[in-house]
Amino acid sequence: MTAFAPAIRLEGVEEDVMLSAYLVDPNRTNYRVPEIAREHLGIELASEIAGIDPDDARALQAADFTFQLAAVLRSKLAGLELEEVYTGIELPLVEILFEMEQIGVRVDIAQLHEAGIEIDREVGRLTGQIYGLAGQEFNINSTIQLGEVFEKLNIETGKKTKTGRVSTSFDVLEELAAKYELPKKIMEYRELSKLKSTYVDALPRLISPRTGRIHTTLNQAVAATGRLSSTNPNLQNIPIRTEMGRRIRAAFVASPGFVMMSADYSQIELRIFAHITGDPVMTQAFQSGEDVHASTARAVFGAKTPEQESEYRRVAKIVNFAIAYDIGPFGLAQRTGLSRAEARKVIDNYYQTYTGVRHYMEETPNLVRKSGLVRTIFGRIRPIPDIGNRNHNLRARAEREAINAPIQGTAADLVKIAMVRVYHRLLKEKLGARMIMQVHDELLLEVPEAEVEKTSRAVREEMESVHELTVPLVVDIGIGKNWMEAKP
DNA sequence: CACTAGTGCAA
DNA sequence: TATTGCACTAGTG
Repeated sequence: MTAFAPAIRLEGVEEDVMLSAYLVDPNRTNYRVPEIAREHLGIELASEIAGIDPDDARALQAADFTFQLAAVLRSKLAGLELEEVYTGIELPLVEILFEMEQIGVRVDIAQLHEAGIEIDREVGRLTGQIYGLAGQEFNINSTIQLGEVFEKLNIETGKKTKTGRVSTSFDVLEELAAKYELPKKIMEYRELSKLKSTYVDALPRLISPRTGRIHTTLNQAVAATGRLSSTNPNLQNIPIRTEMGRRIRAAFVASPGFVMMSADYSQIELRIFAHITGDPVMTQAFQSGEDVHASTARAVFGAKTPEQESEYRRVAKIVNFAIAYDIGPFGLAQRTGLSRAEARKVIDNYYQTYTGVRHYMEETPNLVRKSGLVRTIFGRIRPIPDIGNRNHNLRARAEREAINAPIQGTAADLVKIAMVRVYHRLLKEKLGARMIMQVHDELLLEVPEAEVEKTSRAVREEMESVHELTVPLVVDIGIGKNWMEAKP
């Protein structure tokens, strides 16, 4: 037995310990053995303490502590009634995530390169225009230098960052763009340079020489709500909103003989919101297959004709989000262009229509004060330690977290369970499709061209029947030769 | 090289 | 004065 053998054996067990620690306290940020040992055993790895030779102690000690931790955490999981989440959701998912990472995603470098050349040309043109408007050359990427240029030209809103410097954020630039040319050009510059540095330049460097594909890391114990996260690269924030962004997404392509299939849950968080709050009006809207944003437009803005419905639908959609995040009249006004007084009336109207929602919003903080935590419908917990904080801002934030975590977390649970079910269904039906990404409410698969119909049916069935709620779950499926085309 | 600040991409 | 993430560049020490 060599010295590093315990460290190797540790890998599998460490996964269990890490996941247990995550479920017991999803708010923590570090799931390495030393930190977990300190937290749950009250002891430290000798190798983490200065003066002890780590080569000597680390592996054996880490293994020892890990086994001690397994017992401690098992009983903590039981005490918190988290065994079901652990064995029913997280553990079955481990091997599936591992396989997704191994398979990777195919990216067409040539398409990215082409987009990069166009971006360079446009950014060069914008740079010249910006220097001209500024009357000087400077580093456009520097918020400090850009702020100085704005001050010199008396282009300002007075808004400052938290450290007291001139803010050059999107909101500020947008406001200034109504009066000045320079901020408009900065916005165009930022959009393109962001896409270039974060995606067009970065993604090709991450293609594995061995597989020719991109292999992200899917983190199972990071997000406080139970969501997955993705790093190196983050494949959960691939652009889609702008024209150039869509071209980047289109560079994620299916392997030869395969097509991309994207299956996403329609309005999953709002449906869960209806289920959790038990609101009869929202529930009824979903049950009858209505467009819920449109029905909010009718209820809150009194939209009567189809024309009025579509006129107010955009704002109604923001209102639905605004309530679920509890952003208040100020936040709603800022995001809709309504006045604060109007926004307050809209929120009042909303609560008069959706009385079940109002009840949930009022009662959640009270319930949290009793237990110190909230749960998803599957029992996953999120501790809310700041619910009794004397600092108003921290307490208000804690209340929003308490309201939102069961919604976001239940969606995360449902998608995780769906992944396990889809995976086994594909095996059972001997389908050649492979799951390659998850983006919170969406599963991305590569599907053999000849099996699209069968796979589509299987995926939809598993996802829509993943768990019975008071409202139906609806899945939209799209097919294409790349990720952009596949978005339904 | 490690760290923070500011910004912006996604659901 | 919106939830959850990750990552880029600038700038500091």
